[in-house]
Amino acid sequence: MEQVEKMRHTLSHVLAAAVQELYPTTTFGVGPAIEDGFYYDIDFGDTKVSDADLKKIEKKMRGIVARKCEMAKREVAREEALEWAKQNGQKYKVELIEELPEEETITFYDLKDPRSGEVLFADLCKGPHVKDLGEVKAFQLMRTSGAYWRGDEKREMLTRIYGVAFETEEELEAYLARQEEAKKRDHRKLGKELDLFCFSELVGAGLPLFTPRGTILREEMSELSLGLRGKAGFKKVWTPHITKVDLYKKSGHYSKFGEELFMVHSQVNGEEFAMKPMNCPHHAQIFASKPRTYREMPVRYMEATTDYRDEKTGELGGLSRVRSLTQDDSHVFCRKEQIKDEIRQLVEIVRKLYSTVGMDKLRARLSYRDDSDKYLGDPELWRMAQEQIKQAAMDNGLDYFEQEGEAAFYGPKIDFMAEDALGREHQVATVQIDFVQPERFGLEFVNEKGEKERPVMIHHATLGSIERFLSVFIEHTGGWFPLWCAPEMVRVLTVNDKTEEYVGEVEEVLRGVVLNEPVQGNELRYEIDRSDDSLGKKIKRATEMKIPVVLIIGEKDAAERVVSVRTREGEEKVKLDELRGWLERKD
RNA sequence: GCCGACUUAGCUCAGUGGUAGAGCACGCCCAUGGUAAGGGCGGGGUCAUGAGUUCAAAUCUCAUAGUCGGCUCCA
Repeated sequence: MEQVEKMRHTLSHVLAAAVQELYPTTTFGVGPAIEDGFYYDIDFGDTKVSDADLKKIEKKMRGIVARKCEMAKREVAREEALEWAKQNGQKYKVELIEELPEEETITFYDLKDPRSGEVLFADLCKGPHVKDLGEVKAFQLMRTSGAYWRGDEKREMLTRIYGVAFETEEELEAYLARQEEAKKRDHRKLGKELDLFCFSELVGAGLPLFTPRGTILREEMSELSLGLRGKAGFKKVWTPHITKVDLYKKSGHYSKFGEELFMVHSQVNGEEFAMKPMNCPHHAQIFASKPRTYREMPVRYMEATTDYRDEKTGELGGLSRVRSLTQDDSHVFCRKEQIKDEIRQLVEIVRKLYSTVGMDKLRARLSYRDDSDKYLGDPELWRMAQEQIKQAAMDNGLDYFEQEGEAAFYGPKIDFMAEDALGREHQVATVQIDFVQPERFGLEFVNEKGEKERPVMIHHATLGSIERFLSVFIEHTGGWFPLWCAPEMVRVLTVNDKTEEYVGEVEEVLRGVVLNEPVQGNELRYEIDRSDDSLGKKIKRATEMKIPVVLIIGEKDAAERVVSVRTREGEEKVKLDELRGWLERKD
């Protein structure tokens, strides 16, 4: 274990020691080191502990660190350990000790003051730790939160105290600066500032409303995704937003996700409908609508459509997790032998899209099943599908890692994780192999021998959910969108009202601009700010709105037949005759 | 859903039991102004909603809704 991890782990003991001193009646859960820091889960009983209390806990911790306490390891017999835990009312520790395998040596770590010999905190722990607190460097408590004991929502809710720790003050400062930067780029903040989307209490939590600007952004993304898939042979389909629940009973979704369905009740005949939470069963019904031959395989459908999921309220947040989510969803119905080529094609689409939006760093998570019973279908088919996914990952040179227990209930997945400008990874696109739904819906086609054959379904979403994608994209760009998808690509600022005729000529040029990449036939979206505010103020406003190209027109420009072009890179004069070409080349 | 915090003008936020504030934005007027805020005047709030305590509530209590940080979940 690395030194910094040991230090973080030791700090969780220091945290516990401080808490024990300040709140003597607490019960302790577990306190591990995590990325960037540490936490301890603590049961404070009826005492409420919140972020406001962190200061005094941290102060106490610093006091303990200053005493240069040592971390003394000792082996303890099982009975003795149990006795200690029971006597101290540490029920969580009792549970942990009881679950330790018989053969395991039980160790404790004592946080001990070397001068007085006083033990500040003794804890069941297998270590390792730093030798003494002289090795503890930069740390800070960050926040409190609730956390279920053992991650089980049916068990007690403990209070988790999070801290961060680094080997140098500089690293800690850098970490805090990164947090600040992330806060500035928060898509919820930018969504408001750039006038992209909003929420209304009257509409409801997790139901975003998109403004004209935000709608442009959504649709550019959707068009990009549809365009790429269209070129790859996907046909656009349309499906209704409500359906009889029978569809999901048959597909297998109902038993797993029934609770999260929004129900719609017919007042005419009492029939129960559900808002659709996903689209695969619908697409399967289109495939099943007529006899199919091997000659038309693979059949590829795509749709950008909104699904509705009744997520638990506490899980909602900005655009990252909503109750109305739009998927750029597609389904391939193909033969087993075609899986390989289809996946290759989908991987290309994913790569193309993410390089277009400036997120080239992609990792693939191969999401397999585990041995729990939450999966449907023949385990042998699962094994085959997982093998194919791994083969596809290798064949396509994906930077991949494997993870059990992450599969969908109907099949394994390749989940793509994109890295953003701050180095954070976000799950975005997905490719999933499904033998279950074709079986459950009895899908088939006639093969060369005139026999019925069962197709395989490949689920794919390139953006994933457009809302979640936008949350990632907004934070990745910090709101500085590339020209092609910027809601307002160009803003013209007038210096005064004496150049109206020339502004008209400039506008004529802007109207003629056609941007061809990456979305076909895009017209230039521009606004003209003729308000009688000062030029400085207009520039400030345009900059705050993160307009990629700002054209400034005053009497000097008119006289020279140029425009002053201001972008993030700097400012230049462009001749009116060359403006169209300049804009069409700009990305 | 669970734990904790929060909700005051369009936005960002002051305001700890005694008649609701600032900056920006908005409107009007003046200024025709050249690279991130020109000047003046003005309008705007059932202090999230509902109930309670109190002579008196933005302020204290409870409930509801919403937001945020986590936990759990994520087809």
